Amino acid sequence: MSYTIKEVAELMNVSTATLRYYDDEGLLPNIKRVNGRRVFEEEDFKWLKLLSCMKEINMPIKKIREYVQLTQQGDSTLQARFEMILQQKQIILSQVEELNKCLKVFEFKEEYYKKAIAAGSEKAVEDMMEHAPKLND
Amino acid sequence: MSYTIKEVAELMNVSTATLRYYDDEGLLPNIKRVNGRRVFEEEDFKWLKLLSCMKEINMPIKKIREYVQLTQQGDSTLQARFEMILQQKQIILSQVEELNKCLKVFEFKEEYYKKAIAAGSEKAVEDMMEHAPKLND
DNA sequence: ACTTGACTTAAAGTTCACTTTAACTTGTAT
DNA sequence: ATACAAGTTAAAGTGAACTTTAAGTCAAGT
Repeated sequence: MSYTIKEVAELMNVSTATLRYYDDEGLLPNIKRVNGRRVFEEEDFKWLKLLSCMKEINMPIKKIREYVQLTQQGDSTLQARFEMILQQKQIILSQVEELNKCLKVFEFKEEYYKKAIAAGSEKAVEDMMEHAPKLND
Repeated sequence: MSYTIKEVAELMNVSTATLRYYDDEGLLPNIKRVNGRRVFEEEDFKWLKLLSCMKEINMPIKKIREYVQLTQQGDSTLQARFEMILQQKQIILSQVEELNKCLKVFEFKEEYYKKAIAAGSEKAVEDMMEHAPKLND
């Protein structure tokens, strides 16, 4: 099966302009053309899905392109790609850790506001703030 | 104890320009001034820490300012603030979920490259790709 | 033949979150 | 007294990641 840019845009929840932009930026290697129009195939979805995952973790376009270019250079870049993957894995792990810290802060605030709303005033629960989770550890 | 903008910048790992920018944008309510210079106190660190947490989860400045403004309007905005907190909590939870999906993808890639490097070629492990984690569920 | 809708490119525009610059003031040290 | 380090503002500049615009191509339907 093959897909138009519009179909891919709908499937991947991005605009057609964004897909062209990604292609122009070299994030989508070897997109087929028929009469100048892009034609996407199953193989391209593998890239699109990896791409959306890389975007999810805020990997900059420049770095994604680096990775894509390495894949285009064959087995000689296997080690370099492996190291990029390891590095990104560490980044994800520390992102999750940071998010969990923030989650605790928001959960604390949630409880704080529950009590303040029940009491009708913030003053009434201000002493609770002393037990706030530390943000700097 | 009170702190200069430079000291705060060092403690919070941001530039002094960024702190002034945050202040100008209304993200730091009621910063004291002495001879026109900003003077930070313990109370301000509470805001700075909440702010760095809000930045961590990519909360836009506009939304952070909304929250800060609500806090300045007293108890009548308790419910509104509570709802903002709940909403942000959900955003964090879905971010963690997305990150964990991405982590799986990168862990799969890690194994893939380990095998490819051991085999000396990608071709040798290409069939493994068939068992790649689905990105769209 | 002609309109329509989806595609194309190159280039300019937008938004966000800062960052830098320039001109100026102030407090401390020599 | 003077230099200098650190603060101030307003405004312009930056970089990333798109988005929009303008001008054009192309295949299908009436």
